Amino acid sequence: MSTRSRGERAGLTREQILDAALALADRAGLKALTMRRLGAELGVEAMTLYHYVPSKDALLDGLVERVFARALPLADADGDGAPDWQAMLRAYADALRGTLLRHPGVLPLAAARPAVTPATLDAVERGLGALTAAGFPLGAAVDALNSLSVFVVAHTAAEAAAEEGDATAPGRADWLAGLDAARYPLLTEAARTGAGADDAARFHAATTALITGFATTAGVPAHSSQTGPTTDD
Amino acid sequence: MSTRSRGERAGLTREQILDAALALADRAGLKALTMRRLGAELGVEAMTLYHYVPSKDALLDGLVERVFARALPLADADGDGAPDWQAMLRAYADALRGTLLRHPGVLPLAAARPAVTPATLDAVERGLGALTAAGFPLGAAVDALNSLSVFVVAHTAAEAAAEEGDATAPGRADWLAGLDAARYPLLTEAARTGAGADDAARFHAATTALITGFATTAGVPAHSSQTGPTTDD
DNA sequence: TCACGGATTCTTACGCCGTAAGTGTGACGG
DNA sequence: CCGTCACACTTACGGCGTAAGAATCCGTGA
Repeated sequence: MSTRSRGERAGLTREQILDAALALADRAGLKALTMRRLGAELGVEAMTLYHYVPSKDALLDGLVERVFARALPLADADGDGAPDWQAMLRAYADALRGTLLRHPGVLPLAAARPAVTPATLDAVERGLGALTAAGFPLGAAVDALNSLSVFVVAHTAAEAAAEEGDATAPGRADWLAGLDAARYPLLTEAARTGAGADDAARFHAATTALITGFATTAGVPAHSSQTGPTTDD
Repeated sequence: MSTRSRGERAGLTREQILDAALALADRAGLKALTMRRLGAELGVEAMTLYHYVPSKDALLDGLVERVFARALPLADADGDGAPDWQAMLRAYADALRGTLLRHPGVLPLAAARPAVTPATLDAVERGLGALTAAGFPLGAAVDALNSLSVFVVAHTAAEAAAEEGDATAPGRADWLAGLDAARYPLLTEAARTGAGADDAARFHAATTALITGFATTAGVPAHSSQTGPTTDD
């Protein structure tokens, strides 16, 4: 909104633009994130943004990468060795969910756009190291990491999507509780008794099931008993 | 494209419109699904569609409901009693994945729009019945069904999204295999050795892990040994 | 000192979108 | 036979992403 004469610099950065886009999407929703409006927020015309971003799609990709980049460093802040692969996966899942919830605007994007950046590659490499050290075959480790990531994003997105609107909207608890109890006895009972269920607890239970399932199907003990690193590297 | 004079009926139906929209989205992608183009495919102006659909968002919701409606009836075609809750969940997961893969156009929508229709409610009620009969607490059964649905959609969406474009695009196998092997030893090895990995096998492994995890965390035996229905109902 | 060239920004414009509002036309019940 | 109503069309508005080009500022070498 600052008054600048033509040609005067606004001092923009790709980082600033992504920050503003993230804030706008979180505040007003994805549909409100338009190039014109984003430019207006930065005191600049829409076309100016194209000097920092090749297209709007690229900008959206940048948003997803940004959110993942904020989530990943936390995932392995617990230690250096491979103390407990399950705890590592759990920490990763919790960190990713927390970051996604803080940026509900990009949640629909994250579900459809895989983010590939050096930061995510580093994190995947570390995760593979921990899982293979615990006895996972490499292929199973890749599948486990991929499945967990996908699951966390999707579960969190569903959680956030259910949050908007009042509880009487179709599909929400109060609406389900008002269904025909003769036709849907279990559904209505669940909606009534579980109305106050904690989203975090649901998420925890679901990720625990998935992580536990990894251990069982890969034939790996629940805890890696060897505390030290393996002999090579 | 048929020549009709003004006011002459085209004989449209909401069903026809949804069918055409689904076909168009699958053929040309979601971005190509516009009201004008959809109308053109049906030999009608765009505004005419608004006599059958209140808005484009409602049309998209209809597409998701349609896809889920096609997937669900298959889920319980195996029997009447509750022979094996794990087999039931597996059949549901496989049926849903198959239907979603047949309609890649709506996959991004399914990830963001929960479909609530009588058909889905019936399916959920049946699923809850099977799980509680197998020993699941009601709350755990709800979480399990919800988690599985969300996971199947997300995993399939990721699978389909990775399919488009050549294998050398960022994030794809060939691209990963070309990374710095010194920095990403496990990642590059996985990309090279697992290049021919089967998507269906990955999906099967992941859903098996999740379903197995449900059994473990809910304290339910892997197979419900009682073949007959319970005494009530 | 000053011209110059690249970086940055603005202006204009095009074709597309979803859809509000109003107009015409055919089919059908009285 | 005629109203009436469902169906289809026309027109129009505001907004979108972005291509093309003009204007301005600033660092640099002559």
